[in-house]
Amino acid sequence: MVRTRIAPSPTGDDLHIGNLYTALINWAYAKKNKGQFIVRIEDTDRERLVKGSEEKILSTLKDFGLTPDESPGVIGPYSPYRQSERLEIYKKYAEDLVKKGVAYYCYCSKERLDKLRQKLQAEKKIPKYDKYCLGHEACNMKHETREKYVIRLNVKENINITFHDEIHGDITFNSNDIDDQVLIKSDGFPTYHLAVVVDDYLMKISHVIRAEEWISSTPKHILIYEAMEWKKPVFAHLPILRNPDRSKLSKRKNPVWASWYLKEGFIPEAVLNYLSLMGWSHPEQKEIFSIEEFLEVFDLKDIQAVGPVFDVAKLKWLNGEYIRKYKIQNLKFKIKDFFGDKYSENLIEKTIPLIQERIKTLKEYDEYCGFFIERPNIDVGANFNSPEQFKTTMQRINENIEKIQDWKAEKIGEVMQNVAKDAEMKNSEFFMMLRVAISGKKITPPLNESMEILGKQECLERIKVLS
RNA sequence: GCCGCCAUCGUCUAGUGGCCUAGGAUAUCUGGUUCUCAUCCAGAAGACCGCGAGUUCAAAUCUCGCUGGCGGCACCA
Repeated sequence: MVRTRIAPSPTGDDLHIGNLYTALINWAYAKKNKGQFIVRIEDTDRERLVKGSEEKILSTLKDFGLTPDESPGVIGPYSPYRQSERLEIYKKYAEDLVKKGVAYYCYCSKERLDKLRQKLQAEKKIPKYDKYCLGHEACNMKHETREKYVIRLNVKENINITFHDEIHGDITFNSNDIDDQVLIKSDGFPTYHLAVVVDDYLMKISHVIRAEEWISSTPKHILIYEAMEWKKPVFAHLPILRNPDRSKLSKRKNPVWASWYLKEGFIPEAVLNYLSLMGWSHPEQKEIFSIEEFLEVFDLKDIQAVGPVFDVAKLKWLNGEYIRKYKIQNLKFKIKDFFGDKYSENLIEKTIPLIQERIKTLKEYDEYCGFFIERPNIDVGANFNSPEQFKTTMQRINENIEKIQDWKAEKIGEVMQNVAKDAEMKNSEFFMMLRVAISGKKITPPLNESMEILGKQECLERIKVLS
């Protein structure tokens, strides 16, 4: 049985786009293999905890359609799915480790640790704990009377730890480079390293698919698995999404919160489609495909280990492709949902044929169609060289619009063409004046159709004030 | 500094020893369609396959070294 998971920590405003990527792959791998996808909240860092973060992460995940089979708030066979509610479990396993001699109590103060680290760094040695409390009788004898202590992993010297990674192949570390990692902090909370192993084991996670930044802590986890005599999961470390300068994708250089993309009018399916193209490509080189198709052809082993740059320009193109593909009714509801009550369903439906191939994000609908519901303020002088010519043109237009009985785009176009001809103006010049008069903008949907939708009366009023 | 991962057009990638004088997509530029902007169509430019050795009749593809980029090195995850 395939069981995958993401384990976000609620220390940010929202789900990070990199986590969304990890979630997508985990979700896809589980679904592809008829398994389960689990969300576990790793809230063991009490200091960095952000209020509301967990709810936001869960709701964003839902917005993208990556619904977990088990998660906080959903009763599952391995609840609770929030680590802060599982403290007793970790403690018990940590103490087991101590009994087995794989871990030990440590009473060292922060000051001593800091000093030690500084000293080792000055000597250009690896900054790691010196096992002062291991076998130090003064420490061990008094354990029951001590209040503050941590439990550390006892890493043996100079052994090679090798594990297989589905994406990277075999990776080997030497234990000399691994610190005696803290397992239980002095506040009684476990560290990530202990909690992740215990929970993945208890929750029967079969595949640990996470970001590449975890590679160097994997040997620590391997050590715990081996000490516990637990079966290890399959590991796969996904490439890290990059900023254009190739550093790890960060909020200083890129929008990283997944919901930001939604707010900007990107469509969840398009974002997921784009994300699936990070480090992976469709066997037939397709760029656009449904999530169902992705599930069919996707395989973990085909993911490349190279860190790809997250390119918003290409995402935008893909999003535009999705928008163009929609049936009018579907797109109507997307736009309606996006803007709430701002635009009527009726107006949206009428304008979609005009803008469907022009907008690349839902948000851009506003730029094209705002003038339908709001009269423009026009600075004639700023837009045209000759305000006099503009004014006389408006007068001509006004007279001719009055005469139109059959208010249809085709008819409007016909009449306006004639006006342009009579005024001896170039079409481009004439229509630009009309365009600005009607919309206040130089870039708009097709004019005749827009005028039809706007209605004769409204058009007349907009022209009149300028003539 | 130490450890690890990675290395093909600006970007995402195809390529697993001969089909490669390296293919696609995007971005860019040019032209066509057009009342604007898009769409669409046609075309251009863009990668000495990071560098250097080696293996081989043959290497983008295998091996080694170098360089570079990235990640990790906390009582954070």
